Amino acid sequence: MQNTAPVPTTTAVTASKMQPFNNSLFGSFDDPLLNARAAQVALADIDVKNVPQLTNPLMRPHDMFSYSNYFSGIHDTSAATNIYQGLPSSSEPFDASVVVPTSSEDQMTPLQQVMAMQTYGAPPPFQYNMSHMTQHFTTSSISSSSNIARYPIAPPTSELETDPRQLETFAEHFKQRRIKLGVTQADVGKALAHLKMPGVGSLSQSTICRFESLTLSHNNMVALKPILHSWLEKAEEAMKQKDTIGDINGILPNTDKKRKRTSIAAPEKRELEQFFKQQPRPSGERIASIADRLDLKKNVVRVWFCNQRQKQKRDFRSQFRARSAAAVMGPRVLPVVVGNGSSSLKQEQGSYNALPGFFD
DNA sequence: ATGCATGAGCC
DNA sequence: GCTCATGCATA
Repeated sequence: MQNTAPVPTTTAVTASKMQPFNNSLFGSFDDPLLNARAAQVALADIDVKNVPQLTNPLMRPHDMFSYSNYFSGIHDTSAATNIYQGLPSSSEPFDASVVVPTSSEDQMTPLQQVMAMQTYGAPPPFQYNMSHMTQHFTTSSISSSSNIARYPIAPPTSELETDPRQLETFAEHFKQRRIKLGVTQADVGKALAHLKMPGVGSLSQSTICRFESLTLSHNNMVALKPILHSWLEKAEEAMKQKDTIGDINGILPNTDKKRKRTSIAAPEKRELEQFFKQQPRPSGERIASIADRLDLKKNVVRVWFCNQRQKQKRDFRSQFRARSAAAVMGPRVLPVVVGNGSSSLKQEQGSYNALPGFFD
């Protein structure tokens, strides 16, 4: 009943995901390296299963390998922090002169080029959604045995590149260096498109963040590592030049255009809570009147209600899980979700299914 | 940093 | 219906 039409907050998603993707990029990937990579990554998959400590009891061998789960149970610092062994030559030779798609690239220092990847407003010519690439890639070049080989790049040259510890070490190193370079996760994501590695487009801040925090699947880590490694090399090289030249004005990311964040004062918040009790899903008009009354922007009020509803759902779900955990053998009772039964219901189910074996 | 969503491919 | 990679929007 409460679950009526979900608030359409992400209308932009569709448009973005529908971006056509440049097929020509894949024209030349009939090369055996790709198949080699697929095979090798598949091996990595197997290796993962032999990893000694899968500490998360929810995880089954065939489940997605999670670095956070894996490493949370292993603190073999000697192995993990030891050395950041120069990454195998996984990154392709790269021509810095093509990094930036502008006519002025010739006059730019490498750092400028790298930073320009992030700051130039023009949308990168090869930016597209990776999932589109996935389809094309897996359905055309490589045996579609799995979702594995996502990127048409050189295969890992050794198991070093698929070793969880190596990947962890790289991720840590990557993050440290990125921060030293003064580049944000979002910047890196955008810059990737300008590397013009075949099949490599931009990535979101989320993905860079997840890479650094090891919250991607193993396969995803393996696939992304050489790409990020390649970017890092460029950036480091550029930074050296910068030190020599000493000209960083306007090159480093612009840090002074910060967006202001709304903060709702306590009295207004209290009123909002009251309104929420009365009607958790106020109409647009109602929101407008509340906004007017509290002297807040309508959108601010709308968002607050969205978050409040979300919060409630979260709380309920965690309680539900806790109860079920205490009665594992009991009958499995799913929460009854009444409403239009559309996306919100599907989402509920998906959430529970995301806990494999939890109720078994 | 993360909750929720999307969409293709797979079974 | 599920997995998986990924992104948006927000905390």
